[in-house]
Amino acid sequence: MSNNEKKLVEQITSMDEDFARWYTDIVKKADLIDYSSVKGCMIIRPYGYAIWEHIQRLLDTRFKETGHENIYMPLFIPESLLNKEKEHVEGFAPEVAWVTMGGSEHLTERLCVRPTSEVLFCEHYANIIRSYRDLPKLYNQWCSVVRWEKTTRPFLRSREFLWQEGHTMHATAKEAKAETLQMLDVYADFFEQQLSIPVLKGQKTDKEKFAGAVATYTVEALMHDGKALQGGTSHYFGDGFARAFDIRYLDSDNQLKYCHQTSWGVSTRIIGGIIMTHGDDSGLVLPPAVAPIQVVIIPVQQHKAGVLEAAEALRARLAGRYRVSMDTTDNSPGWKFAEYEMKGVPLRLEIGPRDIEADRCVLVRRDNRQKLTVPLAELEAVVSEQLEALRVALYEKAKENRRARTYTAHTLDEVKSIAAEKAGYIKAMWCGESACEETLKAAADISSRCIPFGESPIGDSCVCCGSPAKKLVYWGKAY
RNA sequence: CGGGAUGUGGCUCAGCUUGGUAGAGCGCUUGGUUUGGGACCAAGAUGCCGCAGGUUCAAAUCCUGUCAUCCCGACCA
Repeated sequence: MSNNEKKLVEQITSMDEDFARWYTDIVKKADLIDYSSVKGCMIIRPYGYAIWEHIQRLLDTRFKETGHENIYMPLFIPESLLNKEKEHVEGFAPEVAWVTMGGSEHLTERLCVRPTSEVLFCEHYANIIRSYRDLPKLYNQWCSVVRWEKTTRPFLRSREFLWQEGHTMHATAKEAKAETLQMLDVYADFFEQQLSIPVLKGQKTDKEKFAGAVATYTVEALMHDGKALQGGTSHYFGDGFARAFDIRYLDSDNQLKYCHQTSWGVSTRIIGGIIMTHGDDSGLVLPPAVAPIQVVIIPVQQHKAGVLEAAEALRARLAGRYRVSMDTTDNSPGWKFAEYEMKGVPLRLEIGPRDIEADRCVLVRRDNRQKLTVPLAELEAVVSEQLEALRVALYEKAKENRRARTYTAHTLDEVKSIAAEKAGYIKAMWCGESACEETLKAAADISSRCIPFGESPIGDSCVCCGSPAKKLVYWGKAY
């Protein structure tokens, strides 16, 4: 096989040629996942799981800082419990998995494998909340949930997925609403500052909101190919579940009152979001905050005297502050460069005889492949500065992609022609009626993604029916 | 759930039309030479041909079913 042929075999599909294939190539070739023998249930391999562990650690810290405690709820929900809140069960029933047997015995009541844990939390909260002194209850759970999806894709839509679900109970609606928005801000800040993914913060329409919620808020991200990804959601429930589950507390005025509730979650799907926001034709590009390896050191001509020692000295200097890895295998330097680029390692340090001679090393950034010659005396400072520069550059690049892919429409025809030709967000005014959402869906195959906070209207009549418009909506195709 | 494609050593695939002892390249192992963008030489190891039935003297190959993966729709986080 010639060199050219070999390259064709080993390279991943070009992202602009076939984004879907590029994505599946990456999740496999960067060793993030493997498939299992059950449809939609993937093996998250160590490198992929390490990314999730960093996401967990960073978010969990933020949850603790805002007063939340972790808890663990059971995997199973009895059918009668799931059925207690009507809208909720109607939303989830089509995709729940059921346990009907225990050993060889048929169960008298079948058990649902949790698709989400609202009802479990409600049952528990009803038992432990008595007085206003018991409130608020601020619980979070890290677990996996099961939704029996028909179409599956690694990270983006799997039948079992890992997530966190926060469930909180409050004395007043005002307090619960504030919690809902606080957690939305936590997500938005995490996405923007640590994952370098710009998000739109806003509200979902009734059609798109969570089953059983009064209001659903979202952080929405736009992927490289112009499709939207719901990154995280935060729901305000009012007292709907509290009424269904009889969760009441005796207030300081000696009146029995219903609690007000929230829930909020992000899942392993955001790993898919990281891949599709930052990745390129050489593979994954990871934001430093969640990269399992932040700096990889590649010794060049490592058999020559002093090279490994010099590389080890670099590693030792950085090891306390960064997640550093050194590759001393016999693979060629070129192979190693390509390998760590596939894995998205933010910074690569090369050191060989020429560098040692001159008291320097070479630093290469994953995002732009820029090579910098770094005097050894400045190592820590340059690494720190370049990691930060990369974090910011990833954010700016993603933001520019979103800017370039955000279109404005004032008529239904404009919506149709934009949707037919471009992939991205379409900003258009909306009257608030579901019928118009349905019309846009049928006419342009787009759905409402988000009613953004703090953006000015771009017109005063609904793009669809022409009635007075209440909301500016971002529309688009979504994962 | 509909439409299309695909399951053959770790990976990418050939072989199937026309049934007759399972192949290639890469990777892997061992030894040596190499090393600044996917190195080279030599010698080796690795397969119930997705799974279950059926047809046949004989099945990777033909038939039926089933499971899984990919792509495109409908549905959903």
